[in-house]
Amino acid sequence: MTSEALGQCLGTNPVVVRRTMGLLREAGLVRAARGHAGGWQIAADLETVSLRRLHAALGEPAIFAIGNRHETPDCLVEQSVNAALEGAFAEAEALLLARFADVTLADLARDFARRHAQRRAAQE
Amino acid sequence: MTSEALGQCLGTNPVVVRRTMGLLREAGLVRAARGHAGGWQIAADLETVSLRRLHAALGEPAIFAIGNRHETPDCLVEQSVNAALEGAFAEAEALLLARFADVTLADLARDFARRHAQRRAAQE
DNA sequence: TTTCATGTAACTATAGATGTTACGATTCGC
DNA sequence: GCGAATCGTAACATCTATAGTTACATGAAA
Repeated sequence: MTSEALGQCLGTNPVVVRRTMGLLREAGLVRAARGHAGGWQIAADLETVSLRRLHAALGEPAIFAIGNRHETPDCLVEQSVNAALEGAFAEAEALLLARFADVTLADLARDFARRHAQRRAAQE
Repeated sequence: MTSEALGQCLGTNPVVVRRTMGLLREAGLVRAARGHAGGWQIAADLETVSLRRLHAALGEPAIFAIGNRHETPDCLVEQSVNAALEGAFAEAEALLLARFADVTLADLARDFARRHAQRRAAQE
């Protein structure tokens, strides 16, 4: 599939697609072929690639929208708040990443197939 | 304490302080006095006000930086991804909010007092 | 009545994400 | 080989949300 086609599916620009897919390529999850009839191909086993691995491949983007302003503030009040929250954030992050690790691309593919069949049936 | 003074502590503008403190005022957690010798006062029992309550008072700002792009997408792939992630996010959010509920302002005050005493001792 | 506060609307600035343009490098079909 | 198609990437532009600022009305106390 070309970046152009993916961009249309995602409602975005081919270059934006290449930027993100490039990270997946570096992680060995997809292959890109240049030139005529080129484009993107999955290069990994759907059963073994989890969402956790995708998150890692994409550079472990920040999970939380809220959090410490500074890691090691001088302000003692800020230190107390940080200390109180750090454990909670760490626990929640660990839980989320564990759930990500549970879901493989194959799981998504199966769920998609189910939905696809359902939609077809509903259209008849 | 005036918005001016709080702004200096927080490294920000008095108006920004008023904006946020205004939400806490609406929730009954602080009082504001206008005019000469006015400013902000805590209006709640430190032992019973939790970080969870603060989060609620501030309008339950989004916890996660990543998440669904659309709630109910037409795209079946997006639907599958959403379905796979929703549970995980819900669990992590519940855990985090539960931890928030465990921490009271009094807890923070005690931790602050401990740090304050320590710093004083270290300076002698 | 003057001074010092908050309350709030309107505007501006900033940073990060996203989108766009441009062009070089590569591959395939002819 | 030549030309069309495609990725790779740098540079630039645009958008958006947050934060910051200015301005002024309102209220309280000396």
